Amino acid sequence: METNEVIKAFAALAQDTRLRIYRFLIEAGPAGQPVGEIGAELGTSPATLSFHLKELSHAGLINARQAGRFIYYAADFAQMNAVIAFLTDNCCARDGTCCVPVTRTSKVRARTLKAAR
Amino acid sequence: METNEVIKAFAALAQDTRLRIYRFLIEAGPAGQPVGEIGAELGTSPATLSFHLKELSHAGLINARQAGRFIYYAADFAQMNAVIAFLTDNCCARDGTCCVPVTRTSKVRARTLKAAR
DNA sequence: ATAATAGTTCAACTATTCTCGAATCATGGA
DNA sequence: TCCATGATTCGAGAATAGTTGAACTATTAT
Repeated sequence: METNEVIKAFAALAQDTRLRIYRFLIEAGPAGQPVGEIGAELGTSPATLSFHLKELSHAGLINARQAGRFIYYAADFAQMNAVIAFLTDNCCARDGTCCVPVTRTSKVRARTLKAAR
Repeated sequence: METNEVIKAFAALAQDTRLRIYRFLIEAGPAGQPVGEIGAELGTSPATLSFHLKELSHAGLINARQAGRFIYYAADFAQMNAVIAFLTDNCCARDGTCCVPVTRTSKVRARTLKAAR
């Protein structure tokens, strides 16, 4: 992943309204939510909402899908994980110390096991 | 973790110079690096460097430790993982789909195994 | 004490970001 | 076709962020 892409992603998430949109869509899952629903949840004006959706979209963090009059936005989970990987890559490369804590690890494991069932 | 704290963290990472500082410190491990070394690595002016270190520090992503004339900055790995957890928490809560991909999972596993040896 | 080295703070300027009302585009129903 | 609804674009204003030179503080060496 390119540095520029990562910066765009972080910039997109470094804003209250957008972070709330993103978390809402993370919760919503791959099916996503239409713009109207997101606006109802956050209480922002349509113009502002559209602006932020474009930002998130441009950062690759969410994707749009048209369905009739509605446009559904959904989180791009692959992109989220790519951003996380960019941070943790080369972690402690010099002294070989591991910096992923137990809590995170066990969480991922629990999810993996659950998904495998 | 508070939303405001997360926003500060993302804002801190959404900037080329700071992202480079942070990745350099992630690589450097818990021992950290003195300001001069960071400056030599990045080629930024002292004032600019100081400004960005303060930002990262204020976001809780790095910590300072004085040693004689030198000030060593080191990444705060707990904070990094808290930020990541904030993103992935409640992931797909509505439909139960797992969104952590195989690549990330296996990476964490490999590290855990390595650390356990 | 004096000088040198390591970092920080300050002030000023430029550039970017956020927000909102009004206008516009696009889709579906009467 | 005409209208209502869902969403985006545009323009302008206020606020915030990034960079730099110069001055400043703190620690060590001579």
